[in-house]
Amino acid sequence: MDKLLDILKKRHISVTEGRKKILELFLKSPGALAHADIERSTSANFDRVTVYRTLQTFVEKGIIHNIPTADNAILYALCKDNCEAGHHHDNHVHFICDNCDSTICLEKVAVPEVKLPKGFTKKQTDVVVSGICIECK
Amino acid sequence: MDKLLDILKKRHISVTEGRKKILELFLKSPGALAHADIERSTSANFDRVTVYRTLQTFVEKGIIHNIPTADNAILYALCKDNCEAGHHHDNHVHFICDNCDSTICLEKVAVPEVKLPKGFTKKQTDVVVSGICIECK
DNA sequence: ATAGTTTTTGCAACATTATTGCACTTTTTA
DNA sequence: TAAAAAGTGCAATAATGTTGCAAAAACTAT
Repeated sequence: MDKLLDILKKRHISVTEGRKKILELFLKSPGALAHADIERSTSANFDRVTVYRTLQTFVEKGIIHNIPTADNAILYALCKDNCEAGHHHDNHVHFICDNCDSTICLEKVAVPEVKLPKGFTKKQTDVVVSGICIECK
Repeated sequence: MDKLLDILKKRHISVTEGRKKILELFLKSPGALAHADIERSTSANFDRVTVYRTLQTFVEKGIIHNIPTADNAILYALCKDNCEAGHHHDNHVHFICDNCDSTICLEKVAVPEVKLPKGFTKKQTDVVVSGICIECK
């Protein structure tokens, strides 16, 4: 029934007001969120520290993942179902719009296979494409 | 003759001690550098502000480019010859070692082609792979 | 080479962002 | 429902990034 509870309980973490509100923000948001976005949000006005710790917990538990950005803002986005605690399989390309600055998860665009030189072990591949998004087109 | 002077003069920016030292650091370093790396470096102990401004100038003039990373460190790496002011063509994959934290430009590994959905315009593609590097193997 | 102009640097102050310890509150467990 | 465990807010502190301005260095043209 309640998607929020479901997500939190599945990870065996306590269900609190803060976590529900922040998680709700992610569920409602079409793209990625920065720490600052969450802090500014009227519906979730907690202590800065709580926001930091909540985001950290969510990342650890595989609920959200952070996205590399060219301009170095810290962005978080919901993980899809195949993420587990401490082991993210975020398998799509991220897009950053040079115009509106929003970051978009291109769920349909798979991360291409990258062949590393001998001696390197691959654990995760992040692909960030920048340009003009469909909204700003 | 002097590679440092050459790089700076080509961009029509003043040749100063600070710029020479920082540029030298990049030339000597096998991978990418974080702001903190430069500040810590004994050979280049300038004011923090100078380091910030120098890096900013270098990026603007196409001498270095910054690398997006999932863990959100700000990394800079030398541009290859085909970069121009305000227009970077950095065409290789970057590797970050989870163990020693160093960033390596995999010059030999080309960035794969990414097909975007309709409506999106691509300008740049950044690929960052993390794992264990050849040194820590 | 040198005087004048332009650019860069360092300092100080300030703003933003992130981290830690501890007491208190809420949630979970049994 | 009480005890235990986990989470939260506050305060203090650290780390990181920015701005204005005066002094210093680099460039330009004689």
